Amino acid sequence: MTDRAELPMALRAAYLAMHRKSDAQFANYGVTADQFVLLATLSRGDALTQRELARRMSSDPSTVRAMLVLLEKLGLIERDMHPSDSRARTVALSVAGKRKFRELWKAGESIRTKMFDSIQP
Amino acid sequence: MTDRAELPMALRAAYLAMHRKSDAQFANYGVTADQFVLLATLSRGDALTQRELARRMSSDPSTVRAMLVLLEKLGLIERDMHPSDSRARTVALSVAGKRKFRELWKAGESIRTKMFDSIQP
DNA sequence: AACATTTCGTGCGTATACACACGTATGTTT
DNA sequence: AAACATACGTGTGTATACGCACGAAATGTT
Repeated sequence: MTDRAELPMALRAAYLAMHRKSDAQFANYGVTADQFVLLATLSRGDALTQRELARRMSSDPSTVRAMLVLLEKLGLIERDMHPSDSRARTVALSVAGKRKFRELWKAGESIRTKMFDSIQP
Repeated sequence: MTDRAELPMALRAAYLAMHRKSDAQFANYGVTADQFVLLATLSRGDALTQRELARRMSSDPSTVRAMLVLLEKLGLIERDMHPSDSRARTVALSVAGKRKFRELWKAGESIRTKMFDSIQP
């Protein structure tokens, strides 16, 4: 039986290692690991509000906003007015963003496979 | 069978949730979750070099340095010259740091217990 | 011993993570 | 309808996370 104190440290070690590996891999394509997460989240549901996007990413609205500003400059996402709520803005992948995401998805395949296989019996 | 793509997102969600909870808890004691990790690592091995400390924390030497500067201001750690390697510096908990860590350890007990129990059969 | 390689800490730039406060807009209660 | 609470995005400040480059020192090679 492992000590209870090891679980938090193991979770931390696992996440940081995955993040570093992913960041290095995606850097070859001009985006960060977290930007990949954002793009991946958008690719599954169109026209999300920033808040809903943040929620699905397990992230924070402030953080997501900063990321959206960068991704908008890169032309990968688009922000429009919400049809019924004038406080909110909707976010969606641009055409270039969809194309980029398909590329990124392939680039991340090896990492996902290795992670997944490493916990298979 | 869950999709391979869910594992990375689950790891991310788990880590960020833990980090947020820990940060909120430790904020009551004037430190961050990551500072707690650093102090905990120091409490298990004295006189570590900054690099070795970073390695054991699954962190980065640059990051650890910034944290050490802050923790030194708080009087929780001390940095001295390495006895044989004049490039390196050794880091250790101060007396106040040891006392603070005992307090923090208790404060984190509930989070560790909940996490641990949540994965028990 | 002279030189090359590696290692340690530092400094810098960029990207997250998140709390908090603010203004504006929605919704809710009276 | 008016007052109130709540929700959305924004802006700010602080703390990581990490790559990269630098000078200084240790180690390895010839």
